[in-house]
Amino acid sequence: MMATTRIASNTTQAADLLAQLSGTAPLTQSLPEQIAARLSERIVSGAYSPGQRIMEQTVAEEFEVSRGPVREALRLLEKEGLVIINARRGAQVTNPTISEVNEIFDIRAMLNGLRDRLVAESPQRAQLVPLLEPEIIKLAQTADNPGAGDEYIEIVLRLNRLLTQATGNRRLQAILGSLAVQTVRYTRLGLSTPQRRRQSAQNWQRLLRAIRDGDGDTAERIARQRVIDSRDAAAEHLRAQAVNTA
Amino acid sequence: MMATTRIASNTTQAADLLAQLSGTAPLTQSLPEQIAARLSERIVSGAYSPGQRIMEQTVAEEFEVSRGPVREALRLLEKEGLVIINARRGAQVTNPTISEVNEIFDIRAMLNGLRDRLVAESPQRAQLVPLLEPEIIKLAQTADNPGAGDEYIEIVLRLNRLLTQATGNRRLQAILGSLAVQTVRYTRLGLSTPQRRRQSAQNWQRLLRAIRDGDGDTAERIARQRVIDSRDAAAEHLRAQAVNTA
DNA sequence: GTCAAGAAGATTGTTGACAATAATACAAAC
DNA sequence: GTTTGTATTATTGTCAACAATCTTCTTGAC
Repeated sequence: MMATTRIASNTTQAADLLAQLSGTAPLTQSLPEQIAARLSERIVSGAYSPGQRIMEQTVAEEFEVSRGPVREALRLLEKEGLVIINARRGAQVTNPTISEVNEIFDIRAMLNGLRDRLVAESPQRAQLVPLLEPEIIKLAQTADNPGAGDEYIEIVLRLNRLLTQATGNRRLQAILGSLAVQTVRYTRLGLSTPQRRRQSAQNWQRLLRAIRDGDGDTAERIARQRVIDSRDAAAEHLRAQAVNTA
Repeated sequence: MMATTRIASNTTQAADLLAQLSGTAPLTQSLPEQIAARLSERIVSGAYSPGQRIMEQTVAEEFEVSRGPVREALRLLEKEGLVIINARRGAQVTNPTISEVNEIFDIRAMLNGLRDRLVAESPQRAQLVPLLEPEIIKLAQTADNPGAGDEYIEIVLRLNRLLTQATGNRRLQAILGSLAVQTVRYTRLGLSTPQRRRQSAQNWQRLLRAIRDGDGDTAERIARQRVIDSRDAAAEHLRAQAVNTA
């Protein structure tokens, strides 16, 4: 199914979701980082299913490297919350319960609140508005299009990246990036219906106004609500799925 | 100065600040974790100064292990934010600017807010109050004692650990633990005067009331204020220090 | 048929050596 | 005296082999 994939030399083409979401795209990636990016892609896309074990030797052979860099890559993925590593039992893809997913969304809600407050209260917010506005308009246009789920998600990710970078708070960037990676598949679920997308687009429009007005309180409130809406929508879909498969 | 320190076999005695703050004390620590704990201690205590390089070979020789576990230990410390690792340039102790410290405090403020709201709104909060109350009373008694700074800090750390564990939110535990490690030295600065300790103790008393009443909004507000107070006090001390040394 | 004990196999943890790269010291030119 | 280029050294990155541990399969007893 998967082509044998030599990583070593030039790998600029590998779509690096992890770095993309984190907002930090270094010019040259180390070997462990490249391996982590490839594995991350497979986990987020579902090619590796939740609970599945990832064996060092297997990965090492596939990428034609030794186990050392693979080990480090797995630790990076653990940091991102994509795998858990048990002593002497190796790594396996995380399989969070609904309640754990909710917990992650709770943290995202708070930190998105902080982020959007910081942006709204920043002196440079005026420069950011022209960047956000066209995207948010596009968002509203895309919301009603039934098949445009992926495009909608793309725009949302771009908006989040813009806002996160605008704070200049590196640590916040890192944490939010990590949490985004862990929840992206659920966010996708939550935005699958036009109705939910319209609700989401409206939230973004209100956020834009709050930022333009420099209203930090409102920006924080909307940001929190936005994530909580997303959380509830995802939870509903997960419940529906569970009923279907049962 | 430092005695040669074999880690290998039995090392339960090593005071493990990192695990202590994280609230997670595993029964058996892996070799990299033990090394990380020892190094963490030195960084937090100031034995390793900010900006100082930590070389793998040196550490490996001191602990009589190979470089592999040391490498992993350094990655763990990077995750905790205690060192930064540059490609092919190794690890050095982080040397955050005042503004970066402030950023970390901002994140802590938000997540402490979430934590204390969750506790206040939890059905099991009644069981927690009897655990918190005696500590908070002790806090008020210790506040005025001019020389009891360390004891005061100890109680605050214990209280934070109790609250963090009470949420049951593992991810929140991990993030807050990591942030606590990074800010503990500044928290210590901020609580060095009896006046500030009285202010702090009063905040804790109000938080206890909010938790007992199940008032999540108030609990969140107080928690945020508490961290922000701490942040401002630390910043003031850092400014004063900078003036003195200049 | 079920469970327990033990052996065989698979997998992670650790080590020491080698390769690649960055930091440093020194020398020569301006 | 300063700067630039070069050679040396120091340090990290990677590898393959070995040790320790866990999993699984088989065998035997009840």
